[in-house]
Amino acid sequence: MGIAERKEKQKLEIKKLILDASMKLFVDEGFENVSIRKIADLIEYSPTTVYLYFKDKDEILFSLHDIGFQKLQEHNQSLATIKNPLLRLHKMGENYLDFGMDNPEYYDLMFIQRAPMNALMAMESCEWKSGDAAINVLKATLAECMEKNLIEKDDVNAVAMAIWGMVHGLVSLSIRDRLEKLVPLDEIKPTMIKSLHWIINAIDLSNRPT
Amino acid sequence: MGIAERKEKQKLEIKKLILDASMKLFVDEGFENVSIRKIADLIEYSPTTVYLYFKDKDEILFSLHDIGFQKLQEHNQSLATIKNPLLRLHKMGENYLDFGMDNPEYYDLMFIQRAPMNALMAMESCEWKSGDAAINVLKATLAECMEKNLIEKDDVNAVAMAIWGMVHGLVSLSIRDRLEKLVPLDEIKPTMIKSLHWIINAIDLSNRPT
DNA sequence: AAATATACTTTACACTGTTAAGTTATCCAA
DNA sequence: TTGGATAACTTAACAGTGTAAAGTATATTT
Repeated sequence: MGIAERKEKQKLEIKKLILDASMKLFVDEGFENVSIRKIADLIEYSPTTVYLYFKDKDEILFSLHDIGFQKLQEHNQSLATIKNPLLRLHKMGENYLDFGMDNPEYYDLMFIQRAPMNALMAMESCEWKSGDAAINVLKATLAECMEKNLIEKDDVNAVAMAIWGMVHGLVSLSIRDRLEKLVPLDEIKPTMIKSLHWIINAIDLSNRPT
Repeated sequence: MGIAERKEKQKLEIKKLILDASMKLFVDEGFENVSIRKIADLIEYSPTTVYLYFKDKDEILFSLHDIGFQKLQEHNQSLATIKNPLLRLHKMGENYLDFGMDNPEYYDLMFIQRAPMNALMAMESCEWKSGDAAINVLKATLAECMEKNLIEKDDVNAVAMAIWGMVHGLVSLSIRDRLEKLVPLDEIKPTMIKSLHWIINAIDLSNRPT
């Protein structure tokens, strides 16, 4: 079985080659300029060879989206050490903003573009595991905050959506050039941090007069 | 001058014809299926005729984006009658969610797609007037809330971004098929309303024990 | 050594946005 | 009324896209 294994490994290597080339094009030339032909050019194969490793372009973008989630998770490793769940929530929000602003291409694939979701729909199991795992971390943190009476008890789903919605809203508006038109460039990130701070402050029960 | 005027009017009529056809295609067949050729087919002109009325495809999408803002504004007319600014803020949020969920194609053009902003960048004045006007209504309402001590005084810009971010986040996640994967379809809208309710509640000072 | 399977390429199709050149119809002055 | 200019529109074409079918080597197995 050693030989079949080696072949499998080679296959994965070429897959990685394709993904790396795609991401490079994405970052260097923007989404609309990523084409199968350019990817093929970059890895020095013919365009159709790409189709021996990925069903279609959407599947490539789905793989990249998954890699994005891995990177976000790595980015969040440090959170585990924070004991106070509300503080952890705050830091999680800051991390999310950082990640999105520092990796707009990954973020786009993870949360904005349709292509990865189309690929997902074409798969046997249509579950969005990456997204589900990410949101569950947020929900768990919120539940812990409520348990410890750090924030008011409420529907965790609704609160999670509110908070995720807010940070996603900020990042996606920025990535798609909406904030740039309304806020000076150097104030965008600080204002985001301020917005997050504001909302954390608003829900922090310890902040209220007793 | 009557003749030149009539010509101008005709020109506007064909422009409207193009925009209507584009929007119809957009709604019926989805964004990726709107092509100049299909638009031309629908209005029974040759593809290149479209270019006599619009510089390029981006400019068509920009015009549609502007129409979307008009529709949002109309949708918000009713708000003027609400005296209490916090109540008005709440209703404004609900209106926003409604508008986005009921008109996903317009919403996409207004706040998600790159094309309209690219067209904007290509224009002499690069100001995003539509977006600016919309956000200013939100800011004014927040300022009024703070004046009347209905919510805590703070940086209006940051608070406005937080609230806009939240509702935009929810709508855009839904439009781009992220919520559909995590929340049962029939619970999406109610949960959004709940999220909005939650945040309004969290900032409402009258809700706090004195 | 012959047969088969693997890896890859060539060619082709049906699209896309957009430009340049060509055509027809309209209008206006002589 | 006729001739020339102008406006409105179309045809043809370019360079690109995703992708499928068929062809061609190379490597592996019998």
